Amino acid sequence: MEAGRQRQGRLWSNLKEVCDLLRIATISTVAADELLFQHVQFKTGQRIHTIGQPFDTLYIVNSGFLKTVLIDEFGNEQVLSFPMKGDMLGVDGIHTRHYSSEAVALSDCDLILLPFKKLTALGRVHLELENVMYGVMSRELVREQAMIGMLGALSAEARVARFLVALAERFALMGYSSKLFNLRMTRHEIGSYLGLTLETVSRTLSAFNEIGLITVDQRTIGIKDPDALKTLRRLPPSRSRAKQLAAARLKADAGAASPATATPMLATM
Amino acid sequence: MEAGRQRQGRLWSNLKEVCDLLRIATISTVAADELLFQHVQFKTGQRIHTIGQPFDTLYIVNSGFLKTVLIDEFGNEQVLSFPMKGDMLGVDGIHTRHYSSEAVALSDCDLILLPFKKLTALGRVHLELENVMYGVMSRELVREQAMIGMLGALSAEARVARFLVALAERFALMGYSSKLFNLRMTRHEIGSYLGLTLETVSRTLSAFNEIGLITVDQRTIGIKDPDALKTLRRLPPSRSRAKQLAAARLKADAGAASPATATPMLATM
DNA sequence: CGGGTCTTTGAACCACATCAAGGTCTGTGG
DNA sequence: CCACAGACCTTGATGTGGTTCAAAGACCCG
Repeated sequence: MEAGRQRQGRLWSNLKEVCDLLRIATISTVAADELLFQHVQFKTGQRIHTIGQPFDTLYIVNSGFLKTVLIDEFGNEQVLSFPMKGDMLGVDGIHTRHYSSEAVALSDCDLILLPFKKLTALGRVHLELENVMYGVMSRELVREQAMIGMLGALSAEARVARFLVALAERFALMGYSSKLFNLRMTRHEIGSYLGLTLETVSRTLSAFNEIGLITVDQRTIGIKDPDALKTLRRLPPSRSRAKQLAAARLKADAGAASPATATPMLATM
Repeated sequence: MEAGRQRQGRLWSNLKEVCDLLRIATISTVAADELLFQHVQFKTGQRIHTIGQPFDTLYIVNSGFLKTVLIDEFGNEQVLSFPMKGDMLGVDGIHTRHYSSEAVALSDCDLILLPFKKLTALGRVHLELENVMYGVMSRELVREQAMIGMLGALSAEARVARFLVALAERFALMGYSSKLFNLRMTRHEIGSYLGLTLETVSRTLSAFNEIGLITVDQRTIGIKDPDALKTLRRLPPSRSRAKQLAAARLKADAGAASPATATPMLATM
């Protein structure tokens, strides 16, 4: 079931397996096993990397659950993500060459090591690697943008609802049940992730339970009405600003830029 | 002053100029002007790209101010960022090959086009380009992480304070005054960006003004006490969880993973 | 079993949103 | 040049969603 082969008593994966794991299209057929990536195991509670630590490797989650956190000046954790199978870790370290977040295993984990030096060196030989990296980083960026939108605009209930839906979809992707699963994180961690307190998370779950949207038994969640959860929205839909928006657009697009050769896509919507 | 040269009545920039603009180290000395990137101008209010539009080019801001937004099902805008000189636009489109956000010019702008196809093709010739891209994308990711941390953990005052400080620092980087500058965005846009209402933004600015931290006159902001702004925090620093944190760490690191050849950095902090 | 961590639920509070009204600036056309 | 419209900003009054504080039940692991 698990990708990889034994060598020196360790698991290793080839490029194809890595790309499959990342759910990113592999364009080419690289001669399979001449380049292999090492696996490493971490136990629950262990830290994969810490803030400020010199960056030199990226990680891909092969199995297990983790959290990444920021830590403020008082030692308070801010959860940024809950990486699981197929997610990449450590990308935030590329820019400054120091990790800017901390990654902690929430369960026993199997990670694939991608030494960054090796990876860039490989770029010269296997050009499609470049696109794989762009794709993964872009995906992560989009995810974070959605997160910002959620934190900036949604009510507590909507956040919890979407969190559950997103989790369910991830579990489905991994081949697990999307109707019944166990949370690997505490209410406190969920709250931190969603910008809420643990009490609010707990109360919201209880409320969903009472309405019949889900069942809750400690960390076991049953999804009863995924559609209702998906469409749960912020309380006041904010009276329509559509009219003035449309007007502003027409006005703005009236005068137009006209580039020389290739006219850039000035969307008229 | 502005980078670039005329050709066909248009501005073009070479790779070195692009890297300088991005504030990313250029490793190598590429024969300068054999590869050039075209500039395009946009007027205030114009959209550079819209959500869902097919992705094919990245943009670098050479001058001017913009906003990027997400738009929800009711047409409400959620501001994601305020790109300015040296920032890259459109990275969110790489993953799905469709832009996932909308970019709008808040002032007249001069942007440099980076057709993505051309860029990846270039990667084969100019390998350092790869690292430039990784660096820029990683930087953007870190910025968004900080944003998530801010939205998840800080009070309204702290958010506004940090917003002003960040703006001041950006202006300083661009060679403008960091003590006195004009906001290019409305209170509504700031509020959306910070997850607040325009009224709260307005009130908070007024409050800072009264305390003497800043001066406010419509969109003209004077920074009086940058240090106070920088250290303004959320109201209850949340009673120290440092003790249990430390304990948990010791416990977690007790058992350790031991990879085969290269031992991965298991930080003991 | 017993201590620690996690979770639930209640009651009170308050930071921020909402609703509302008036003021300011800008561009436009008479 | 002035008047007017529309967008933006400020400030006050009021309401409430979510936090804070508190206490007790459930689970886990040695």
